[in-house]
Amino acid sequence: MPRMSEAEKRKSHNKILDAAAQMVRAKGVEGTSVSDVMQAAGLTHGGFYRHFGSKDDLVAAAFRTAVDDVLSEMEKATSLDAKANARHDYIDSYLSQSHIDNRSEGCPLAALAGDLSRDEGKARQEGFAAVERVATLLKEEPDVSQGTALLALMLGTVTLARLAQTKEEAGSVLQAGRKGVDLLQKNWSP
Amino acid sequence: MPRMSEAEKRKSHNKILDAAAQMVRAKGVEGTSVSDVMQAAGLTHGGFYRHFGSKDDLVAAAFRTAVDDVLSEMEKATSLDAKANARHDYIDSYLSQSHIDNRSEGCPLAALAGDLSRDEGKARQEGFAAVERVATLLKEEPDVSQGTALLALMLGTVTLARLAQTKEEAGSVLQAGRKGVDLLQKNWSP
DNA sequence: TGTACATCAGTGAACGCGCGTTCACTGATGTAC
DNA sequence: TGTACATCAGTGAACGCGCGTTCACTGATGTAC
Repeated sequence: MPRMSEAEKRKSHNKILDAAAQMVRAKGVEGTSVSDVMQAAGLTHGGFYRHFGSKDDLVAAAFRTAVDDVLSEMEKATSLDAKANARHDYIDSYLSQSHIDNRSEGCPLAALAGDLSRDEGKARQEGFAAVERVATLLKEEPDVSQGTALLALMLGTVTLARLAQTKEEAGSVLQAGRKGVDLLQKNWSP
Repeated sequence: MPRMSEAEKRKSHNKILDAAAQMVRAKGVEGTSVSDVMQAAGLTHGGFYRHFGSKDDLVAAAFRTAVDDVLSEMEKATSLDAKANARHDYIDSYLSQSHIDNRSEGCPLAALAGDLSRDEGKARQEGFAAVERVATLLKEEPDVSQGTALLALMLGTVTLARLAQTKEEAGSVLQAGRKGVDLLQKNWSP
């Protein structure tokens, strides 16, 4: 059956990346095995090293893929108005019950920042690059620090809400975070 | 040489717990092996199951130990003034460079919330119990939601700062978080 | 355009390794008389 | 208080398992003439 064409290889590559981007957010870095990712991509584990040099490489690439996915909508906006709307929508969906439940499609930083901070290689670099990228999109003021604080509060809120045992508890964590976000937006002095 | 006395057993138990409480914060749940913990406690791995039923049990107990350690200072305060001072000190040390570097003695939620949120058992329960405990200590208003928002912002700030590649980057994340905390304290309306 | 050949994407068995857990064993501790 | 015995904390070898990675192999693809 092998060998596949270059176009087929690119398709496989993207399937692996997409599968990993989801799985790594759902199960964490150590909870995701190369075999599981390859199986989810419809391949067998042996072919993995035709695409990536190591699991670490995959994790870094998958993380970036996840960040791209999550930010693509917000980065489309060009006008000031469109940007403000995109920010608003992003924050709304970030602090939603469905974001708490749906890890595999959610913010990769909320899912993986803890894991990545223990990493020493590429994945951790990708992590901080994502922080700067999101903070820049989130800020209303010229200074990026408001965006950083907003992201920290939002990520912290989702992280705590995901520890809750019931929807009600998660909901009140989300509400507290939402109130904090509104405050940071209204009262930030540059 | 065996068997040890009951008093010796209790000593061993605490050594295991202390070693695990540190290691789990430094290396994460999956990065911490039963053997490593037992070795750090000055024992061999075989004796572990005389103390805990499983690694999961250890993680839950070690997390609680870590929470107790970190909150003991703050929970000593009884008067309103002492409580306000304790809160202030806690926030200061939470948003410090040394908290970023010193994972093994730092906030167990900042170190492990991501890991615990993927857990389904005792450890996750301990996690949310800790959230409520810290939020209650942190709040200035009667309503606990200010405490929750403060904790979310602080935990998020430390998490992001731990992704930074340089002290300078980490420092500006901490500064942004600090500014946000001040805002949440000044402007929270119950 | 057709032919001969090197390349390499994907397969599936195999590797060494570290993990959580179990077990037979030792001998001091705690207990029953 | 002294003696006989059951208990059990701690040891270290062993277990099965899943992991990341390697490898010989296959045969369609891409290339050189």
